[in-house]
Amino acid sequence: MAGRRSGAATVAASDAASGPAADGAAAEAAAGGATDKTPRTARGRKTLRAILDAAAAEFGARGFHDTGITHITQRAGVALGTFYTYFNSKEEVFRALVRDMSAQVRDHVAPAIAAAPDGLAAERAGLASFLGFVRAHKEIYRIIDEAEFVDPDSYRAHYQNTADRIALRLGEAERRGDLSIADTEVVAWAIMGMNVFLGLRFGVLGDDRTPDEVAGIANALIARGLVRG
Amino acid sequence: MAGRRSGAATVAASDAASGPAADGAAAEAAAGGATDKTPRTARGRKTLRAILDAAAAEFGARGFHDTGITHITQRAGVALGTFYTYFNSKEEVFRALVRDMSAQVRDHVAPAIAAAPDGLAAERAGLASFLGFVRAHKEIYRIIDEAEFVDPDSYRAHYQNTADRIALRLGEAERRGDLSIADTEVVAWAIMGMNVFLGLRFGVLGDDRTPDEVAGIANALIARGLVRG
Amino acid sequence: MAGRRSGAATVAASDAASGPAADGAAAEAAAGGATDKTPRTARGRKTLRAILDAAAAEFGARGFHDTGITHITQRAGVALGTFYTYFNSKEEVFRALVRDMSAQVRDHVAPAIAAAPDGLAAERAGLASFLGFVRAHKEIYRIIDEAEFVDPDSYRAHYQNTADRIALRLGEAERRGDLSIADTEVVAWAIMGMNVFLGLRFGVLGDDRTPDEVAGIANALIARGLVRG
Amino acid sequence: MAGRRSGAATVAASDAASGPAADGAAAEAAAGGATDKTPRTARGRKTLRAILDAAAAEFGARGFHDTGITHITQRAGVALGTFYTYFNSKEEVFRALVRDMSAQVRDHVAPAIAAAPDGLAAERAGLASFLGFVRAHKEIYRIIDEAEFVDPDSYRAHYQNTADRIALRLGEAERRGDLSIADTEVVAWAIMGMNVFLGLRFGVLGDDRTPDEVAGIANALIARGLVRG
DNA sequence: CATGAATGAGTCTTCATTCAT
DNA sequence: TATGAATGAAGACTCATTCAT
Repeated sequence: MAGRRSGAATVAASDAASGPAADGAAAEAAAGGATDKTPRTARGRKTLRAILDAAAAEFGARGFHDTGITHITQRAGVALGTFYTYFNSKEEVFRALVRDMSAQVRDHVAPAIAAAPDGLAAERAGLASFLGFVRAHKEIYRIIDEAEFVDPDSYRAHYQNTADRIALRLGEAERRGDLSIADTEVVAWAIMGMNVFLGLRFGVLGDDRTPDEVAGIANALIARGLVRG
Repeated sequence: MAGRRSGAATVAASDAASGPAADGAAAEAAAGGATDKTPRTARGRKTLRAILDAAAAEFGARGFHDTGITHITQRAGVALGTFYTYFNSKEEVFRALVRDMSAQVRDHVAPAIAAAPDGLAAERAGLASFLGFVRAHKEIYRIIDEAEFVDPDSYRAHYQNTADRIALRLGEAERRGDLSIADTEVVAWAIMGMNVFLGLRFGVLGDDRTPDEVAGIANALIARGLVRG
Repeated sequence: MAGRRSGAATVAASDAASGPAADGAAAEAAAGGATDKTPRTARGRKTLRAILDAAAAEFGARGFHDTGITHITQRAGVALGTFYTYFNSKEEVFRALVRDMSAQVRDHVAPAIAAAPDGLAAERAGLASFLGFVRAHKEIYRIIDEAEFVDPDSYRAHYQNTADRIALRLGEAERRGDLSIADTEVVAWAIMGMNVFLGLRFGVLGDDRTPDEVAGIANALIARGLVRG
Repeated sequence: MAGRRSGAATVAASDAASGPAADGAAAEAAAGGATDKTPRTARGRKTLRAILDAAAAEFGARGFHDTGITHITQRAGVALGTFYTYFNSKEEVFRALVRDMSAQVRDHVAPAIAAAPDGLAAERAGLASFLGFVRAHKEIYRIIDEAEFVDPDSYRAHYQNTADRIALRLGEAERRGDLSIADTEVVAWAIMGMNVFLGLRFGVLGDDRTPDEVAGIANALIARGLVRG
């Protein structure tokens, strides 16, 4: 699932603590290099999860640079050194987190999109679902945004992947005859930007509109535009 | 014009070195408190400008956290201590810079918008102008984005102001009968998000479309939407 | 015993390494807040003691402002950063030291005073003991004196406490009928001043009189005064 | 009068601004080396005085190390660089000040002592006068005390001179048959210590006794001692 | 004489990372 | 695995002093 970097305990591996498909992933990880930091015991998996949750909370609240390893370990209730049992560096947890959040967003939004009757409804459902998610996980916004400065690769990958998925959907909708799109990539980035900033404004900064309201208005915009008549 | 913080050498003051309208602002600033760091001599104004330019270049290239004061002063060709003759901290130059860039973007785009025949054309011209500006000043993008983590107030102010200006234009266009807008604020943020991400994708990350192409496609989107017919 | 400031490794804790009565205090300190810098291992306690001893020597020799953290850590044989494992700042060691020295002086002098047959003999024994102590620990003088500028609270507390103890003794002696005192507080400060300056002159600056000689002369002064007859 | 160090503007020279005997001193100073910083114009003398007064106030209030040259020049209302027109270093003003204050104390107390009928009365009058002076010039206390760490020579000279003067008076009183003194130097330091600490307690820290009360009690102590009968 | 911009050595402090127990 | 003491490179900031105008 989530990509891995050599020797680092991965979020996928941590999912192993709660998910059924985890055994496979864990085994896979275990088959990795000598520097593998995947936990082998139940106790280890629990600790790893605690560290990851703490890291998400701290990075979300104070940002990458103002978060110290001690902040994370103290919140997780483990000793400082324990951190390095699971991660090789501060950047590494951050990377793991960005991938995890990126996947979480996608997985949360996907079902809503899949259930939509047509291309337009899909975008609307996707945005509404996204807004709801952002409100519930404000720290995600921050972490992904900060990736631009901490781990540019993850940052670009996240937005490139998101845009690609939108473009894919638009392409299908066009082929089905639902929509007419001049340039799928340009339009995909435009829609994504719209969604992201609406998430910022109506998910993170304020909540003076319901997700459905916002999604409805935005959807009308991309459906028929602003020109009267 | 640009807001000031007590005791800090301001960009407004530095503008005085090149702009005619600045004299007023500079005088105003000079009338400030005793701990004022506004330069009182021509030599001082020149040095301040050198430091600001160097800071913009360095922050743009390496980011806030990876830029040291020495990077800035070395590039500016002054001694380390000279930095503190004009700014009280690293954060302070950054803040000054964000405000400066925010104003630069606005001032660069404004004429193009003003010259447009109608509301829709205004948005198109604005986006095209913005894309051109971003390509020429890629560091601005990074600096404003990083403000989210270094100086959240400036960051929010920048985007709020930008959205407000768009909303204002949309409102006028609607009153004139050009456009029909369901919710000016939501639409303004949507359009801004579109623009920002198109700037990121086709201004900073790649240049596989001309500003006019991108602006045309985006403009068609907000004009008529994607629905065929 | 020695007062504590939140989160700082205390001298009381370090006393735990050498004194039997200290265990209680150490346990108490250990029960403190989470940011507590009290060492939890034997190795830690040893290091803390090394730093304190080094700090006393360096501050005594070069003074607070001319002593760098590196001077202390180098003398203590630990790395620079180790200092901050036990103290939050240079001021903090200094404070700890002043309290420690204040207590040391008191504890050194107390037995001599307790063993004296009457009030007058007590002051004499106390002064003689003090002079001996000062000669053996000249740095204490300097550290306590410099506290006036580095940590005024400790400085005043030290002299106020000392004067209070003298006043207490004088009060008892008067009640017993040994002495007749016009104003206990004034007299206590007068005697303390006498002792301190005799310590400066015949303990720190020169040793051209024995402690007993000096104490004898001073005691005669406060016993019968200078008026002949 | 006040001693001079090569090339430094002296307090004696500054006195020249207001005293009649000054011309002589100024001429003397002018006859000094090439690095002489004695002001030659009336304007210069005024500036020098402003700097000295500001320095006394600042050193007294914040202490030597926490006082910057800018604090002094700002309070004096002159530019930073002007300081170095009159002094070669921060230490130098401080030294000049210590000598000045030392002389001021002496000169203030001397008349009261001279007017006393006998040795004992002289000490009493001297202490009362000293206490009054300390109350009016609390900063003096601090400056002289801090000299121990900034300029040990001045510090020792001040107290040695003071003790010497006391010893001289005691010697005379003894020769006249007023008093009987076992060891003039020891007693002189004892009395000085008393006076200094009474000045600290009842001049600087609190004023819950009048100078005369304190002087009376202290005088009774050194006159007849504490032994009843 | 006065001014204030420029200088840069010096210091404290932080914190990611290592490692012995 | 877990712990927490130890490490030291790195970096922001201060401030006495110099000097050209």
